[in-house]
Amino acid sequence: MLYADVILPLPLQDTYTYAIPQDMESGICRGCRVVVQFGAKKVYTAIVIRVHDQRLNFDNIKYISELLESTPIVNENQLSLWNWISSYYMCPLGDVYKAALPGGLKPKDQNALKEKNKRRKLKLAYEDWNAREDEIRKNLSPAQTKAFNEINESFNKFNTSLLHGVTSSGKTEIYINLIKEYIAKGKQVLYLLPEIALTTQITNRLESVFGDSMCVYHSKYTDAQRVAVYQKQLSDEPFQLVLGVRSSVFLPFQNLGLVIVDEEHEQSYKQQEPAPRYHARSAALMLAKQFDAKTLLGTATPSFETYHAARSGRFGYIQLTERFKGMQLPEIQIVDIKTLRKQKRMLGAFSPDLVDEIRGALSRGEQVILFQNRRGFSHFIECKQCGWVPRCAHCDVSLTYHKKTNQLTCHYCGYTYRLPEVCPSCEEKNFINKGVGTEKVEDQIHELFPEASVLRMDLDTTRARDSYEKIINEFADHKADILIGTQMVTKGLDFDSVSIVGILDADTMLNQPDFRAYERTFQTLSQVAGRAGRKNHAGKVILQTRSADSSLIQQVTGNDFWGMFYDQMLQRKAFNYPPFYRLIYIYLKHRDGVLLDHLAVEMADKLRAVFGERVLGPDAPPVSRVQSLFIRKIMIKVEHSASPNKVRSAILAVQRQILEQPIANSLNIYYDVDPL
DNA sequence: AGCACGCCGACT
DNA sequence: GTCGGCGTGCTC
Repeated sequence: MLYADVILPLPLQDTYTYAIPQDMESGICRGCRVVVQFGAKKVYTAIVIRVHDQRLNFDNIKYISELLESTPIVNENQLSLWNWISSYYMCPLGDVYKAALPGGLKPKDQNALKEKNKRRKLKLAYEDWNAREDEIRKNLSPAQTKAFNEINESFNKFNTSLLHGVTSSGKTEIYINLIKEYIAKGKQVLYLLPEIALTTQITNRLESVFGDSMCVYHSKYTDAQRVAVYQKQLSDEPFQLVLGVRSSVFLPFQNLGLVIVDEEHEQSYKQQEPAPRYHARSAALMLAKQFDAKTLLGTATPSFETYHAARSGRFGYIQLTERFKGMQLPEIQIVDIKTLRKQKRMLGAFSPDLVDEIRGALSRGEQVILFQNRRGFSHFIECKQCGWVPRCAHCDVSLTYHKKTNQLTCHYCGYTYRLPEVCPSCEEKNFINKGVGTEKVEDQIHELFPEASVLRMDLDTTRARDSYEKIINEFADHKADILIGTQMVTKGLDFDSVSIVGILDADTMLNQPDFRAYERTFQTLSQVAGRAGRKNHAGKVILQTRSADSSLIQQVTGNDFWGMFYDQMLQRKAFNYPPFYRLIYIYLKHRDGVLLDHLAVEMADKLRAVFGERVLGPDAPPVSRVQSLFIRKIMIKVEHSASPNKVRSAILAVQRQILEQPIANSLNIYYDVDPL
């Protein structure tokens, strides 16, 4: 009798063993999918990871119900990446499986497979892109050509290189040339982009060059489309170029030669919720290593991890300081709103200078982008009488007021509440708005410039499927004069006639209680500023802040990445933060807050017995209760030199001691390794 | 993650 | 007396 150990798409620690019916024995193999019954009535598609003849000392072994294919759908490289993610990021293999396969391959529903050859319409054929080759090489500027050559040279010495190029330096053109080179060598290329930057702008550009030798892998695509891509990559003629988001590191590759991680500093490469909480940049490096492929990390504002690796000689480093085709870096004007507020010269969120610049741009028929890193109308409301602030009943967080719907929304769980008529605490009915959101900015713009047409882009206006693209296209076609938005407006978009960018309030970012606040603020401000400027015209950025004299604001103005990096690295070193130390967050959840406190303290104490002063906490995180579960967080800082395997098993040993106590039975423990 | 099993409150 | 709440433990 043969048995199969399988991974189920559930957060279970172990694999489960099923008996293989006689007629499946010849077809079954590691990496293939089977249908199994689990528990009384549940049926799942599972992945076989071992076939053997060792009977368990367990009576009720079930038979596999169905064999879905007899050649592996997950290859050895993929399985070893799954294992690496499961162990490095300390999460069950079942969670990795869930993230790795497109939905259509997970349920036992087989209809998805029938759609496998539904091909997307494609723009150009092979002949066309060959004809275009010369034209494209000609289009590289001397600076781009130099960078291109330096990348190739660096790959002789390094497996991974950083392309550090200012905004609008034309990194994409360099990537295109590099991709052509690898495809010509018969190698596959994976081009990763953060979710939000994967727009039709970039897709069309690449499709016009690579035609039907490329595909796009994106969460907005239907399951059937993603299954089709997955199947095609398994076939004899896979796509040579995959343009995709984070999860495309899980696709099957056959002869990967190059991985490009564009906008490598982007936070959205790290999956937050649910598990696996993996970083696609790290996963990409592991993937490349399996194929002996090269990785190029590209950005205008490198993450500290990457920049540190490049400077210390672990990664190659290529710099590109010239903007493309006569584009000049924008002039950044700092406006001190602290003084202006004292003098009562602010018009809502707008300084007189910003109002003047907007008026000027509008009169010249140019466009304006306004950046406010907070959505909704006001951050929170407060009772003027007693100071009562409405909070979410499920999550310990203040509610944001949305004017359009006249509702209070929890930005954590999405729960909405009606605005109370009177303050439940003192029965007054005088609420005041605190903090400015994009919605309020929009209101104020309508008052200041009633004739201007305005688009707003934030989580609230882009919830519908194609709304993000729609807003971008409308703005690109100059159907609106002003674009107001959060982070979203900063991501790799190029608009030709934007001459003014207004940053309404740099301080909220700067004052975030987070050791990465300065790094992030620099990144965001530089990226926003990079949206300003048109061909042959330098754009202008109005940066409103209350901390006009802070060193970071000066560094943003002077585009002084190195200065910012140096300052911050002193801090990071002094307080044992990344990139000098690795962070691991341990989260504990329980519905009983008192018991949770007790268990969290106990776990931290046991960890301290092993890791000493490297353990901090437990603390109640800023949002210490979500959906009626209390949360505690323990932080561990470990030296980079410490073996991740040893660290992990020491932590798991402590976890086992905690969980084997009967009182801890409904305690939930999970990890965030290398948190952002 | 489900789902069944099991032990305490307000209903016909 | 019973229906049903969700806390607890198990699934090869």
